[in-house]
Amino acid sequence: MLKSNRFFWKENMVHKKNVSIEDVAARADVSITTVSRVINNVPTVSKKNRAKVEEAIAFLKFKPNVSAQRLARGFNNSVGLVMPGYPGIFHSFYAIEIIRGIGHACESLRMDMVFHITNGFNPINTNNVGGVIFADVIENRRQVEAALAGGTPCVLINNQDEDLGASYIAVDNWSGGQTAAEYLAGLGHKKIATVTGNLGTQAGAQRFEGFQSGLAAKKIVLPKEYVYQGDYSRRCARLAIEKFLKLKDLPTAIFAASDEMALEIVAVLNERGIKIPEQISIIGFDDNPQCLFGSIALTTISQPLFQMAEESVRYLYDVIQGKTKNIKKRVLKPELVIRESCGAPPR
Amino acid sequence: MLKSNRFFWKENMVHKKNVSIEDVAARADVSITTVSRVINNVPTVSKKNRAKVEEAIAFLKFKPNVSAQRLARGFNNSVGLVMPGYPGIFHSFYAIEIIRGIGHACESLRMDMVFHITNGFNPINTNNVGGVIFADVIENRRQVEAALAGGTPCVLINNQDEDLGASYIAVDNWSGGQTAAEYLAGLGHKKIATVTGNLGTQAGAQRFEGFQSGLAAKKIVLPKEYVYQGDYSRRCARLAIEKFLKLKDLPTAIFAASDEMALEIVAVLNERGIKIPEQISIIGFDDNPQCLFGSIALTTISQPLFQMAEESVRYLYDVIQGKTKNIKKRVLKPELVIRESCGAPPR
DNA sequence: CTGAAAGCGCTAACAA
DNA sequence: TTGTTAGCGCTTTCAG
Repeated sequence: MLKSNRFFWKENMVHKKNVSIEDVAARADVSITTVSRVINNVPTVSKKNRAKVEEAIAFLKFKPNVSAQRLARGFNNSVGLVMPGYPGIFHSFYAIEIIRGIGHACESLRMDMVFHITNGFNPINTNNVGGVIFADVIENRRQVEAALAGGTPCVLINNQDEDLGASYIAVDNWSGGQTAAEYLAGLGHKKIATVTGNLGTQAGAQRFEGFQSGLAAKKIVLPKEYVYQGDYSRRCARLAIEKFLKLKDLPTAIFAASDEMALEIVAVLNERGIKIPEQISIIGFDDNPQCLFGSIALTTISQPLFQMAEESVRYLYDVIQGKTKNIKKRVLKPELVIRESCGAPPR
Repeated sequence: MLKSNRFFWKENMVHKKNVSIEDVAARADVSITTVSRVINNVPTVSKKNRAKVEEAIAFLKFKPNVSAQRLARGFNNSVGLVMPGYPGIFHSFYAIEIIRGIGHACESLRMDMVFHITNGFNPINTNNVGGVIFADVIENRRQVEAALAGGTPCVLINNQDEDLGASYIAVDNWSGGQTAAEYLAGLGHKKIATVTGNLGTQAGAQRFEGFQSGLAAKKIVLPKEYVYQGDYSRRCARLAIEKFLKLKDLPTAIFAASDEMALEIVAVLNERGIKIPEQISIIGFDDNPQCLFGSIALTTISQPLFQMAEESVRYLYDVIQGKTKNIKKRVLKPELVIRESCGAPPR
């Protein structure tokens, strides 16, 4: 598309005829320093001058040039969010909650969020942000390394990576999977199937491992045909349940690694007239609000994505301010949310 | 949260010890101008010097300071995306496709996307972007006015506003609603119900109006109880269909103003064992890929959200470059996509 | 409490 | 083909 990175357009370039701090100073009849002071809420400005400046700002509709501020200040109060760009990611509760959480935190901290959708190959320019948040690290470790090498603080969400030297905020996915298994086992189930998340993601793999471990602890075997390797999509969930339903020995409970998949399974079961939880119990993962509004309220494992995202921003804010230099490693516990979709096994 | 806008942190501030263009120049033993030239792909640099500079850049892991570039260039090659922040918006196909489209275009044009989630009240600083895209304008006309007043080009998606003086790229929602009505009528339906989108959005209102008009043209009456005022959410759709199902005179077809709502209706009908399209026909709006993977492939009205978003970015790119000063007004036609969920009415 | 002046890192005349 | 130099708009010493 783009032949070259060069900007040729000089001649007819549109310089926004922005009013500058100088215009404000002129109108208020003070120095630009004073204007700068009121912009930045420095207390040592006389009431009178402050009023004059404020009038001028309002009159001229002056807005400070952010690039100039960043250059002069020597730091950049914006955070980058990099999201893997594979199909479907944005239709996941995961991605959305992270976007929302970051957006919310940025708004309250007056930071900007610059949003990168990445295929993992193109290097991203981290020199226009004060820090970057990786929604997940899949095929893009190099991007993290590059950012870190450039001195840009990074936080990884839901990826406890000890090698990169980046901060992370994760949920204990392993424990979540284990909890699901133990809950189902505690209800009396012996025949428990699972549709996993994308096992290429750390979260997906850990949920599955925790689940296996939970079953093992209860001496429950997990036959191969009870495992469907999914990718968090509704489509996979449909294929999975269709496969399970063809088995001679039907599972009595299913653990889906995301609520969206669980919801799709519920839908298929509804279509077939199979009763939940009387005939089959379902447990999901995420605590997607959608769980509450379907034909049955879904039992699930709650993970505080929104808060994780917010916390990432706050951490970066502190680092950018120099309030901390620590690398943050935080692992939150997921919680079992019991609703209506699980019960004792039939008979 | 934040007591003041002032940055106090000077003492312990973290200046990224970024290597600058000067360091590169020193190592390559050329002037900073030459370095700037290779950064910007200016052809007039000798092979030899170019190589030296490239080596230095690689060695020092130099990345240009974007704020400095923007300040010096006098323009800012980034676009703002402002999204209404009401609950649920991000779980809509609409929002997601727009985000994806803008992200995609930004990547190929090497622009940044700065993402604003807005409640409509806080003014947004448009002085750190070259242009801004409003995903929709609901309660935030003032933000558009402010941006425009500051000389920032704006494009509104799916909101044909002639007063603001902003550019827009919209789909002809009216015609989409009309098409749905005519298609259903053409199939022989006389009892057609609808669950509308949020009528506070222009798109929602226009779809509904077009739908009414389409019915009227076919001399079909639309009784009040056949209209459920929704908001694009699955939840509303469920309430709507439950209400319709209680009517003594059941509709034989339903137009849902979004596929997500249509899909939820399908789910409820499945739960109740009602056959689609034999007993009830359903048509949606959006052409959400999810339409293809449910229990039945959904007939729908396709709107090219992704392309609209991309085109918005390209337009802004041209404006920022000074290639155009025109205000762009583009209205695209939606398309009927016939799949399996509509048929002739029973009997 | 105020202002003059020195940059921040880069681009782009203009000269050479 | 190259380098010198003057800004871009703002923040922040440092003197008053």
